[in-house]
Amino acid sequence: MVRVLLPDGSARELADGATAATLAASVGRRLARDAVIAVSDGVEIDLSTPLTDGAGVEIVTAASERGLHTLRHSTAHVLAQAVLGLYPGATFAIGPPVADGFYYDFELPGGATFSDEDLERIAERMREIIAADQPFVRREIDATEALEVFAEHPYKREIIERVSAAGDESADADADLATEAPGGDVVSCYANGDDFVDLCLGPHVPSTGRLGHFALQRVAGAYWRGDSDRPMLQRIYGTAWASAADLKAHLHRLAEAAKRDHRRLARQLDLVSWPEELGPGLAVWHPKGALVRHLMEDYSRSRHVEAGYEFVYTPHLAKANLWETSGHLDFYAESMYPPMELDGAAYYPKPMNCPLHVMIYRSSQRSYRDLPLRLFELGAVYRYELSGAVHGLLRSRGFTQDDSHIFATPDQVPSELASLLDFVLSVLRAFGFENFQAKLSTKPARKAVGPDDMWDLATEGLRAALESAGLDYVMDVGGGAFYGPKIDVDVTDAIGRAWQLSTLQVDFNLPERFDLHYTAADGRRRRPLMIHRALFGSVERFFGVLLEHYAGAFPTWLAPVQASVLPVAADHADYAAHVAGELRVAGVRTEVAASDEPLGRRVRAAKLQKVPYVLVVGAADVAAGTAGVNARTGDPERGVPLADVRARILADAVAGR
RNA sequence: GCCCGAGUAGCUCAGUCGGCAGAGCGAUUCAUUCGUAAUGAAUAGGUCCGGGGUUCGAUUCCCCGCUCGGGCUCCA
Repeated sequence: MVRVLLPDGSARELADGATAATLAASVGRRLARDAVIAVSDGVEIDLSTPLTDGAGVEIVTAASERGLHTLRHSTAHVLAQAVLGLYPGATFAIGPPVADGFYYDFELPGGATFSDEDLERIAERMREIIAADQPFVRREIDATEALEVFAEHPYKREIIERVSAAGDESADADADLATEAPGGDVVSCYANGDDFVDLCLGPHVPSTGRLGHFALQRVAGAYWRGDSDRPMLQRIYGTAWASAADLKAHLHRLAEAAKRDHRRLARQLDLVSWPEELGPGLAVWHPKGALVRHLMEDYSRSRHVEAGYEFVYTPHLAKANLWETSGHLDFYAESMYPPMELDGAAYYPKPMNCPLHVMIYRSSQRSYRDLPLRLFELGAVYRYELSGAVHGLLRSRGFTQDDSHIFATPDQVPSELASLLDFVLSVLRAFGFENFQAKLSTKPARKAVGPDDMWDLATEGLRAALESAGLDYVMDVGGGAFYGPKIDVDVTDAIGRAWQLSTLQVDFNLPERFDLHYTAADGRRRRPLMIHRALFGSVERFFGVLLEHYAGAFPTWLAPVQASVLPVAADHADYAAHVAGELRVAGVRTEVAASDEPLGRRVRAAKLQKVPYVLVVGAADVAAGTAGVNARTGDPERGVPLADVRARILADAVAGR
């Protein structure tokens, strides 16, 4: 007899040898049908696993995240089975579930690659495997035997060797391998069909027949173990869902997200374009885009003034000497544009503003009374991004940082960090972002300067700031800049995507390299610390993120055109001009759409341009001094007095921020 | 930089198994004067990304390059 506890607190007794599947069946037919895996005392198990007496057991269906995860993981196995069956000599690496789907990495003989036609063929074979309803059979074998089983598969052998050498700690150290093997001398495998076995931690769905609502999406190159020094594998991405309806809904969401693409919206709304003549990652700003950008920058400036920043300007170029002293030529050279040689000196376009701000600090003697000194610049920087990384406004080779450098005494750093983080979040909220996720990045393993105790001190200061702000954060071990640890703030946009925007970095390196000091209260010379802080991150990128966040419908205070006045017929043109004039005097950005086209068409055009207020004026309005108001949200209204129209738009224009 | 894919009118995209280049939207002109998401007609608009090759003939096939998209790496 086996006794298990169910999530509702009840207990259930089953015959000896009962499996999770037995349990599901005893609870109900429907659960037995929908069950994917089970969780026993917190550990995921196959349905075929015998239950342990006294365990707390939960049956998992594909309705839960955990169940879907399993479904995707199992689908990845079927993908691998199909590929290995169709392409003799192919080998496989890892194939984990990821958000909304899964991937699997392969290597084809002779460095061959997959094409889109291959994907169709592979999907076809996958459907055959699924139709055959092959059971997933788990087997645990020792590492030596596993090396024989996977004799033809070097990447699998590498995984087995790594996990058996590293023991149980490997699961933490190699998160990407965690779905493959648990560590230790015994590894688990899952076989399905006669000829397919994969190294895998499991668990899996009971049989391939449980799968089916999947789509193979694309093929991409991916470096083995994410390392650009290792071979590039062929990665196939797919998505998988519990039902055909879920799959369809997901594909629909992807299509909707594509409609928000800032590159598409920028063209449709006449904001920004990327002339091929200029080169990759280089945009031109049209009048409406430039206006929105101007409004963003103006708002940023006014907030910075309030917060005690001082504004500076620095040139786009500086001599090699500066970048040698700063360490950029040692640690950052591959991202820098090549120098221009002039008068026997090499001038580099700046990839960062910091060394130039240091020059301002160093221009005079500093006292502790001057600190913290907060310098701010909208500084254009140029970075040589890899051509494959460039992406519209979100990743470009020339961009403008809203960059500030705070020079502070070591004592001031903790409180300065805390107030900086508050300031950053407050400004982000003003632009309509509500959800934040922070990341605390520590010392990089390879390229880093400065002693460990300084890194520890600075990292703790950042951690304290996060905790005092009450912000959720994750650790990114080794993700820091070469000169110090950092906090990056991600915002979540209207459709749930995360964007990295703000960054807060402690720097003990530049003050050292440039030999900065200040006179302390006791008259001694001390070394200040620097804090690097970008809020938008990049003005261009922030604009792109805002554009996608709002799907082009900027809040009224940022909308390039806030009101469009539409005379019903030519007779009302003078009145329309009068209304527009009144609004403009009041500070509302207003256009008039003349009556050559039918009214409905002009309304549609204004709506497509996401104008917040469409104002329709006809004979009744001329007589009464009113306008029809068709706001972006809500139903059209008639006969609103002009003074009310103006007041409403003005109120809306300040409400958002 | 690496892997896969794409580049045809201002935009979105058809098309040509190698033989005079197509649509819708947009633009322009004319007519229409209309009360809330597409009025009608006409006209203009193309180095089919660039360069080379194969061919009687290349937008189409081949090679090289450029740009863009999706990934990897990197990152604001």
